[in-house]
Amino acid sequence: MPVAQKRVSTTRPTKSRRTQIPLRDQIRDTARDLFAREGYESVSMRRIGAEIGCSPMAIYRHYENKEELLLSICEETFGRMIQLLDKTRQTPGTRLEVLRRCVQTIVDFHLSHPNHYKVTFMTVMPPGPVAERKVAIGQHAMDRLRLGVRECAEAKGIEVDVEMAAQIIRVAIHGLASSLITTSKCYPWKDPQRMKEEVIATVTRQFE
Amino acid sequence: MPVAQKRVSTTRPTKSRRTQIPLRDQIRDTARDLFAREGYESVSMRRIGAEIGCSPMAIYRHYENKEELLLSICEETFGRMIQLLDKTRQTPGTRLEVLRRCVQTIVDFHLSHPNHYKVTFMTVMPPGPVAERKVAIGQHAMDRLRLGVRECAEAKGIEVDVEMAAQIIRVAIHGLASSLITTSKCYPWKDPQRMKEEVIATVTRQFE
DNA sequence: CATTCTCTGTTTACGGTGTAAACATTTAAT
DNA sequence: ATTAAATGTTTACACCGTAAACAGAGAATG
Repeated sequence: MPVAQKRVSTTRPTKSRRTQIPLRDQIRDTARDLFAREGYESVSMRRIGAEIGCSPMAIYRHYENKEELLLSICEETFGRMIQLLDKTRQTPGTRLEVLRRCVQTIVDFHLSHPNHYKVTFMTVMPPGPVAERKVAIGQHAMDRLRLGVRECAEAKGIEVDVEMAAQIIRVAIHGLASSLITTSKCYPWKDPQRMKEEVIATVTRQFE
Repeated sequence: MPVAQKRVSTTRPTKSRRTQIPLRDQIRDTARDLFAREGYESVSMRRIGAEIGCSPMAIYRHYENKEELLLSICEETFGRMIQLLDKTRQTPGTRLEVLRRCVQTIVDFHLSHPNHYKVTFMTVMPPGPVAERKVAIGQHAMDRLRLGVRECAEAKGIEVDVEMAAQIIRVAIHGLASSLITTSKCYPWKDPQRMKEEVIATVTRQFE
């Protein structure tokens, strides 16, 4: 991957691009919106280029190929999630309160960034090494969840299958997010906030 | 959709195709396996044709296009699920026992047909009318779940948000299935059977 | 200053894709 | 025997991801 991250030169931050934000970021943001709205495979590199106002091949100066562009979107999403988790884990309260707050934080992040969610978690990558790299990155977020679960179990002094409990929580988060995001337009949720609380309470009840 | 379901003629069941199963079914089965193994978008119509031993355009005599072929795979999966649900709902026992048995049945179906599951539930369709038709068909399966939930609530004489409870169960089923199917190769689940029971018990506990 | 080098963009070209259109053949109906 | 329908094939086209070659704009070096 010897490409695109050599911005170590001197002082030439902007140049006369149509905006001053770096083209690399503009590509990622535009691609995320298009992928979320029309689907990864339906969006061509030519279309992304046209949307931005550059030639299709310009994108390849910043991302090795279309799949790496998708991976980079996922990486950014996971990075933000991990950042939120690490911040939330430092808030005061019992271990159970913190764990629940973490879950709530992630669900809220997904709901307020549906495009990030759709592209990162509802787009299937073609099987291969790139898809495996995405899984590996996702494990870093799961590590935070496992840690929270382990702490809760220790605080209560009980033995639990940490991996299983963490998986159940992950599954609940995804179920909640995908349900609320994909059906928000066609099904009028009576009370999403209550549904959130209900699910979070359910999957963490064993630590009460 | 005026194509491919006019098999109302007289007695010509086989002809001299390489097998006697109808080409339409052979296409669907082959496509499902390829889609599951390599991803919907990565599999070309040419490849499906080559695998079967017919020309790519022969497929279009049975399915309007690639998307309709995918939809037909989903339809078959949903049809089987609904059939299983209707059969299970007629088994004896309390309403709660029956509901739990239904969930168990569906999870087991998914685990024993991972290719059906991957293609039907882990493949994102490009947004559009065909994708909406799939959602509509899925609702017929959800109807069975909603009915089971309503019966449990009535049997216990409590008020519940039927839609919410059904969604939670659906979400649990998908979380369970996708976790067990996608990680079955890289993560050695200590006890999938226990995890299943645990999750099913958790999401139906309110009806005890 | 001139020269060279590195970035970052463009244009062109190639093999693969979904599928419309036209044609061919095999089977059923008259 | 003749017609009509069903079911296949071949050809053709527009679009796709992207490799390769080229172009210019600063920065680095003399």
